This record gives sequence, C-alpha cells and structure tokens, in this order.
Amino acid sequence: MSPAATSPAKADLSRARILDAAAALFRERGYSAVSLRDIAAGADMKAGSVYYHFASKEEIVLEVLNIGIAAVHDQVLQTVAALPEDTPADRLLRAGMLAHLRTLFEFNDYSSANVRIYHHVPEEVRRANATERRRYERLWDQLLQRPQVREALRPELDLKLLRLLLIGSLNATLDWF
Amino acid sequence: MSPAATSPAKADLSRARILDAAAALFRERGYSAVSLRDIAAGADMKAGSVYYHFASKEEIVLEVLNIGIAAVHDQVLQTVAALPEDTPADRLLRAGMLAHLRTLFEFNDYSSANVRIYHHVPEEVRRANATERRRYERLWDQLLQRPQVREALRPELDLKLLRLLLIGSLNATLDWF
DNA sequence: TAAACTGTCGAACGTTTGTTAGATTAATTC
DNA sequence: GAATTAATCTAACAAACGTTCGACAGTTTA
Repeated sequence: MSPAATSPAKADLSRARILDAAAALFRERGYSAVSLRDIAAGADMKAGSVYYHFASKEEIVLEVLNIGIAAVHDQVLQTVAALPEDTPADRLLRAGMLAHLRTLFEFNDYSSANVRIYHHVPEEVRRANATERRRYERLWDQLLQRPQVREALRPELDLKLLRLLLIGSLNATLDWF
Repeated sequence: MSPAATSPAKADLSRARILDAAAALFRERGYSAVSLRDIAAGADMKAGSVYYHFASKEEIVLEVLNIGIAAVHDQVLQTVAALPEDTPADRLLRAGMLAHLRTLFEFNDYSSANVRIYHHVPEEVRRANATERRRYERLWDQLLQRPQVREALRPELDLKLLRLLLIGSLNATLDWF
C-alpha cells in the first residue's frame, strides 16, 4: 500500500480528536473555562502533545468556530440547492430553517459551540471567524432576495433585519434543552 | 443626622460598584475570562477588598444573575399590571415583550450578562439562580394562560414551548448589536 | 541495519488565578 | 480625645494556566 496514503492518517486522526474534544468542552463550559489539559485529556493525550498539531489555544478555537459555521452553511446550501429555483417562498424558507436546525442539533458540538462561545472568544479570533460568518449570512440574504420570497413579504420589510431575527431565533432554540 | 441612616451607605455603595463592574465585565468577556482583579479595578479598589463585601467570585456572579432576572421580571410585571385584566391578547403580549426588550437594552449589563453567561457559569451557581429564573417563567406562563390569549392562539399550541420561543427570540436580539 | 522522520511524553517556565490574613487608614462612638 | 468599628490595602499562598523544549519510542525511508 502506498505510504503517502496511509501515514498521514495518524496525525489527522489526532488532530480530529483534539478538535472534537475542544468543541464538546467549549460548548458546555465556555472558552476560558476549558484548559489545554482538559482538551488534551479529552483527546487521550498530554497537554504538550497538542502543540504538535496546533500553535495555540486560539488556533484551536478558531478552527472549531470555522468548522461550526461551515457545517451549517453546507447543509443549508445543499438543502436549498436540491429544490427548484422557483420553489414557493414558504417551502424554501422552511427547508433552509430546518437544515440549519438539524445541523445545530445533530452535528451538535461544533455548530452549537459557535453559537455559545462566539461572543466571549478573544477579539482576534472573532475577527478571523467573521469571514466564514459573513459567507453564511450572504447565503441567507440571497435566499431572502429571491423574487418569490420578496413577493411573499411586506415590501417595506428590512431583509437584513429579518435575516438576523431568523438566524437568531433558530439559534435560541439551543436553550430549549 | 441619625448615624444609622448615613453610615450604611459607604459599604452599600462599594458593593454596588463591585456588582456594576462585574456585570459589565461578565457581559462582554464571559465569566471565566474576568478575574477578581479585573472586577476590583472596575470598582476602584484592590482585589483583597472585594472579599469584605463578598465571600467568593461565585457569590458575585450569582447576585449579578439574580439581579438581571429580577429586573426583567419587575419591568414586565409592572407593565402588564398597569393594563386592564381583559386587555386584548395582542396588546398584552406586545407590552410584555417590549418591557422585556427595554430592560435588556436599558438596564443593560445585569440582564444581558445573564443571557450571555448563564450557560457557562458553575453548575452550583446555575442551580441557585434557577429559582429566580422560574419565577420569571411563571409570570409569562400566567400571561399566556389568560382567556383572551388562549382564544387568540391555536388551541393545540404548547404554551410552555411558545414561552420558550418567545423569550428565546427576545434574548436573541442581543446579537443584533 | 542505519538514518531520518513522526508523534507523544514529562518536566519545567513564568504568569495569573481565587483566596487569605495582618497591617493600616478612615469613620464612628463614647 | 481615646477607643472601637468599618473599610481598604499590601503581600503572600498554593494551584492552575498557556506554552516550550529536550528526550524518546515507533515507523518509514535508504
């Protein structure tokens, strides 16, 4: 078997274990309350070993945040892309919202960690995550601007504000459990 | 002037300064990221002095959380109590929601700190805050159970779930700014 | 088999954490 | 004005923090 195809697996697996542990811990305890020793223990290694895969705690949390948004983005995009362009507004929005919720509750830790810790992460990390965040907001803005959606809504409605209300409400359901 | 009427003021003022500083810091940075030295500095004193007024950091955050909910509770209660018992459902709910929002954005730090840090606070603190929290939830449950509100809603609607959605959405507006 | 590379460990670093305790100043009481 | 009390400060504590680094075993390459 080709060595280049098997050997990269080890490091990548450790990396993934670190991210998984970090996402789960951040989600339930917050960013500052989770130590690198906690993360390492969750990934079955010692604190020093983590630094073979990541340069800092901030680098870990940034990747967790990015993965969390990317997951929701991909799910929503994939869902609405499977529908015809002229799908009625209510069915289109319902599908998008459901995809968002499903990701939040099934691909649990990364996406919900993002919702919960975003505000309390170092400003530098927040800025670095903003690009991914804006990409997702753009997706919803495009959905809301489709003609059949605009026709279904009161014309004076602020679409950006509607998008904020929509995503905010979906994320707020995390508190239900 | 009676001595007992003036002298308690000093300690109470320091206590209030500590709580104000803590609420503001918790709100913007989270619970674990704020040190007692940060809080003390925000209250114009040194870390050791804080312990004259509070036994621990947890005692401070608990009081911040309790005040935060009590403020929203009192505002909403006061607002709806001023309305006639048979106020139409839409006006009643609108008034309650507006009171909630207004407190969140004007009596800013305590209430919004509560929304933001509740999930990441030590479990013991969360349990201690639950009493106050349930008191506020009960207030909304009572509003939603008034006859004119029940009539305005689909009868199969789960009122507890509606209350969760309602409060959750209102709190989510904090992300808008 | 020797050499090189991968991934993890153990121990230490300087800093910061929550908290305690004794000294010290400011205010009140007698 | 002396004695008490109230409130703050200074300095220290042990523990935990993020991070660094040299040693080391396991695997891959030559």
